[in-house]
Amino acid sequence: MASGSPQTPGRLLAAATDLFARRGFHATSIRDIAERAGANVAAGHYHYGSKRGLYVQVLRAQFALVRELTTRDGALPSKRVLARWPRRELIALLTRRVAGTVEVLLDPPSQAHGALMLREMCDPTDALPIIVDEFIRPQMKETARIVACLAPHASARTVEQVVRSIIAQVLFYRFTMPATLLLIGAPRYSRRFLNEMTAHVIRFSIGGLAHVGRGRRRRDSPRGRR
Amino acid sequence: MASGSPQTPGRLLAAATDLFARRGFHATSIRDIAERAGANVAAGHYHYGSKRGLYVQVLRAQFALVRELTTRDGALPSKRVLARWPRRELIALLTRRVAGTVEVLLDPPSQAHGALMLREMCDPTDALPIIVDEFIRPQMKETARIVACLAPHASARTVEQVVRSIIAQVLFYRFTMPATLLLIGAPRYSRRFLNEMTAHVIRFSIGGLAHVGRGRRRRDSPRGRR
DNA sequence: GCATCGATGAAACAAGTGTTTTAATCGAAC
DNA sequence: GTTCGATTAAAACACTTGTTTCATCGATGC
Repeated sequence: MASGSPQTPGRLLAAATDLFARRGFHATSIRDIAERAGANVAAGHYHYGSKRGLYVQVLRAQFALVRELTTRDGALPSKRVLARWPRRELIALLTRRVAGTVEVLLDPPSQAHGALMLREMCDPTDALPIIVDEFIRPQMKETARIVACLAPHASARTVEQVVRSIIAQVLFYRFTMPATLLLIGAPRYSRRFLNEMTAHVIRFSIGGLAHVGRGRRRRDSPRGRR
Repeated sequence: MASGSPQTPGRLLAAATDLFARRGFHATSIRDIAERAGANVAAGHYHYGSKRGLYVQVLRAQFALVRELTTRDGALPSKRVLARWPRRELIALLTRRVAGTVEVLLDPPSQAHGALMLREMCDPTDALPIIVDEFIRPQMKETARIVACLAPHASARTVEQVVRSIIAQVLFYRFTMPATLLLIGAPRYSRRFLNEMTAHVIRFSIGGLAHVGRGRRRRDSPRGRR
């Protein structure tokens, strides 16, 4: 290895992750990345081929990291096993999943992942199909497994919609973060805000799930005026 | 007026709206805009001062248009009046609002608005505070008025959270559109998909609302195993 | 000790960027 | 018909972009 510091590729990746997440692909120049990594512009091309190649690696690394984080407490039991769990345990499991997602998406240390995800929705790249297949789809399938056990009479389509409704509520706070922070007048989400938010999402979703999973009728069931 | 066509500024704005929405601010050059508008690069600077100025005007025009669309069936009644409405009517009102938002955000003709909103969340500009104050905040306050009447015993904070949960579900389909379309294996949201989605969001939210608005207890109320 | 090869630094390259300048052109008012 | 102000077109400007080139450095193998 030449002069410089020991791991140029790693420092480049870290710098690129941060800058791509914060400013986006187009607004980030490889000179910015190189400067922040304490490396030369040519180093980027040497190790990653091109700016786009570097971006793809950043995306891959970031999603792999998150996947690892969210599956740290072991694999999800099979549907057969899960179906025997008491309702309380299923809700606790769902709560842990939601809390984990909140942590990954909204806790400052891992801000990059949410930002990159948002950017990929804004300007999809070749990496999106891979991310969907390897990360989003299994994640949703697992959540669906829990939801299906919580509402055994619901159709597969209904379960899918419920899963989307649950995930939507968490993603909302990440995707609308700039606007929501302005609305609540805070510089960032406080730990307390996130905790209360998580609790609300679970409560709201359990209620919604009970309502849509009840039957197939279209009209909302009258339940007595409040 | 010189040669060219009659309304250069309008054509520039239309071209810019389309391109900014589709490619984003950085990825769109004023030469692209000029070419698409059949105008010269200098015309943009003459009428809008700068690229950023043009972008701000695009944003303003787009949000004004949507604001006009969503308030077309008159102003929302006051909370006092709304409080006397039967539950069924309140739900119908909420449904119309959600359906209107779905139409604005996800119907092809008005795709630009959702895209620009998403981009503003990715890379907030000086226009965001204005958009939040003049568009998002009133929109949420109005929805909160309906929700508050549907759950009269809920605290203001709970109402806010419910409003966010409802809006979140609609925004989800817009913000995650590239990924969700890949997941469901469709090139675009079909009319039927959107209708079923809207119905689900309402049902799910009514259930969630009933659950969170019931009391202040933290635990979810046991309702008998299903 | 010398050649080799992976890795790096500095500079140059061609292309594209937003912006400005300058001149030409138009319609309408006098 | 001329003049004037508003609008457009073409070119140039200064700058940044991603990428490439080439010389150099450092360790490793013989």
